Amino acid sequence: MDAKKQITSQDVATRAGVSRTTVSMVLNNKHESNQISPRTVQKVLRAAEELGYVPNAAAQALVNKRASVLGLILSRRNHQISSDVFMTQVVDGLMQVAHQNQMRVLLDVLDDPKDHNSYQRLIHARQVDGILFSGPSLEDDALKFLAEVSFPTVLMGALPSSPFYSVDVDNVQAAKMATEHLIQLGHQRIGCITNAKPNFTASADRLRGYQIALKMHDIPFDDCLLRYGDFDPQSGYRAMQGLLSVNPRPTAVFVASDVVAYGAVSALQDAGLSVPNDMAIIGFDDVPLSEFMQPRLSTVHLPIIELATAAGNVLIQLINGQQPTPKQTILETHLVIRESCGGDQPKKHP
Amino acid sequence: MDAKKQITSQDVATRAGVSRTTVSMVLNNKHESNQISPRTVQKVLRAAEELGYVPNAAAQALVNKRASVLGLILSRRNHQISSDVFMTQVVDGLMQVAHQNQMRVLLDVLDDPKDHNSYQRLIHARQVDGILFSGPSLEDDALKFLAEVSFPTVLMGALPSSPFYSVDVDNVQAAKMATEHLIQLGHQRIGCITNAKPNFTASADRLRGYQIALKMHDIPFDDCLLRYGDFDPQSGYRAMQGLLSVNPRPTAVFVASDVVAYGAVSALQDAGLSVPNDMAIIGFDDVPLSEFMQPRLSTVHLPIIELATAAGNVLIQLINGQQPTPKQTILETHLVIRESCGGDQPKKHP
DNA sequence: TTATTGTATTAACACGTGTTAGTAACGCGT
DNA sequence: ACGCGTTACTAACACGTGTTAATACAATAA
Repeated sequence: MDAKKQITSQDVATRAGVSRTTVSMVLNNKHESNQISPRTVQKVLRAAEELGYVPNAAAQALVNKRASVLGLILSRRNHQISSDVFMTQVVDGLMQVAHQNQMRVLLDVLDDPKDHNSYQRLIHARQVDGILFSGPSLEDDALKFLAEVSFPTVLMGALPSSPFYSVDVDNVQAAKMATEHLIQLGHQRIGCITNAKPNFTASADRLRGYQIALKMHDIPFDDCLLRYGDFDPQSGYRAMQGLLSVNPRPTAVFVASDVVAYGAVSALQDAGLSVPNDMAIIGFDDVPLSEFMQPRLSTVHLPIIELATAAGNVLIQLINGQQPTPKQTILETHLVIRESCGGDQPKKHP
Repeated sequence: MDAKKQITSQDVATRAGVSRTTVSMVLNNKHESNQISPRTVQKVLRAAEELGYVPNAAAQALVNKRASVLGLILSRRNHQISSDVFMTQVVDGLMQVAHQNQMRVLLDVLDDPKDHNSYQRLIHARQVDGILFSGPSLEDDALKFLAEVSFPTVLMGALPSSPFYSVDVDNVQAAKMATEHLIQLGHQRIGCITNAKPNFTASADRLRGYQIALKMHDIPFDDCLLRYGDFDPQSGYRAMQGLLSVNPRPTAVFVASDVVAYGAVSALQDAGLSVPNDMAIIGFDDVPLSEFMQPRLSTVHLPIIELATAAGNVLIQLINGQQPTPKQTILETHLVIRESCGGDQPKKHP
């Protein structure tokens, strides 16, 4: 079970005919300040190579006070982690940064946002050098603890007036942009289905962007045309059913989440209505599969991978004791116009 | 940056007025064989609680020769990790097992299947106690190395005649089941789009299941009706375009991957054809979002979460030195009948 | 009083690595 | 012969934990 015997730096030393100290010097590139002959350096490197020596991670972590591991913490809601459409991209982006910096990524999932115990242990046990939080919600208690210990931490998705470094998009501006696209297509009666309950910051911001767009074009905000989604397609399905019952019904709906929009579109088609002919739909997030929805979903592109790499880089800087200048990093979004809003039809597929 | 000073077991000892040895005994529940009074036990536990003591992971790993970390290795193909539809469920399942066993999960992504260096380091550095491989392809070289060191390893998705523990479904049987469903609906000219190139085991197996079903119902296998997908919707789009050009065209297609099926359906709708009226489509995998495709995709349900928990449990056993009885674990699949094949229409949404 | 048992102690080693201080051998120039 | 720089050594400590052996002190039993 236990593989072979562990190969230690001592083994390398004896094979190369030098001391363990010399091996350590060579392998950590400290042989510039100290004096070690090129011949010895080669001897050591060859011996290490031949033995397939890899330094023991635990021993290194212990003495260096650094685990070389980034913690990626995903806060799930209601055991829905399986349908998390962002995880893959977040992992992709963070992994790139980690690899560049010779770090590993340790993944944890928060079943209960109130349960700090899990990552509190992670930190106190020195198992990770820094933490990247990703997820829609963070409890205040968790923040308090992290702020106290001033542990390198970066948030994906900003929290209003929090002391943390964060990386996010401008949700207000992006939602305004999406809504304006509908207005420019001639729609005057425009509904809104949010991505989540209003207590989520991103949800509130997107709703505000929608309202601002209406006001700027002198369209009164109608409370009847607002429904709250809850992350999953089911909630979008129900929300759209609700919107279909108001009279007169909207001619277009801004759905602040692609996944919720999937459900909304389902409801429309079950009701015998066509998208975009009977109703225009614009989404938000640009989930990878949205391009292959029927109809292809027009949406706001969220640069998740770039957010993750940006967050990762900030985290690395924090771990290295630097203090990146801006505490908040805001990345750009842009519209992706496909079919679900009608108007100028885009090109077909490859 | 470095948070507060690290709290050691010595701190707990002095606070409780006992020795470090006693603290270690109490905290590791070794105080049953040895004799420690209940009063002292309480003193130690309280002191640890008050100080918020958490043992240093590196130190424990070093002395216990056990990192308490599971390695989850995803082999990506062509930088497509972002559209990996299984990752979330695998993470979900494995995380459950990890939590139950007080273990962490370290994630790594293999850019290049030929690059063993990454997880070879992981193993030799003793950074993980076992490895769970998930992904469509594994190179032979990687296998050889792992077999040599006999490191606790479990594969999700079997490899023919490999010496490893693995967890998988019966792809042949499942594909046969899907194809038979089309046959039972009266189709006689049934195409097939595979999930991947034929050198992938799962791809070959699913194709074989399709062929067996045909033969069992005396339908000749027609080479023209076979196309190879390549994991993504784009490949399904092109494959379906190809199938539409054969004459007479098939009335139904078995697409051995939901994601590829998304593209195939797109191609049909772009060609002005309706699913299932003009062509029936059955998929494979039952990706979470397939339920909200238009039309809702009938497919073969793959119990990914269960596969992951099963694999995790086998891995835990291996790490603990046990040798689970069957080397291969096969889980059941079942058909999920929705709309894309026509026939008896299923119920609508909640 | 003397032996026994229960309780907790100190001292020590091990795990594998990084790092520092003190030292010894060597070749070279004076 | 002496000093000096180069090169590499040994010895030692530190990191924080688990574990074992030897020991000390009390209370109890013979």
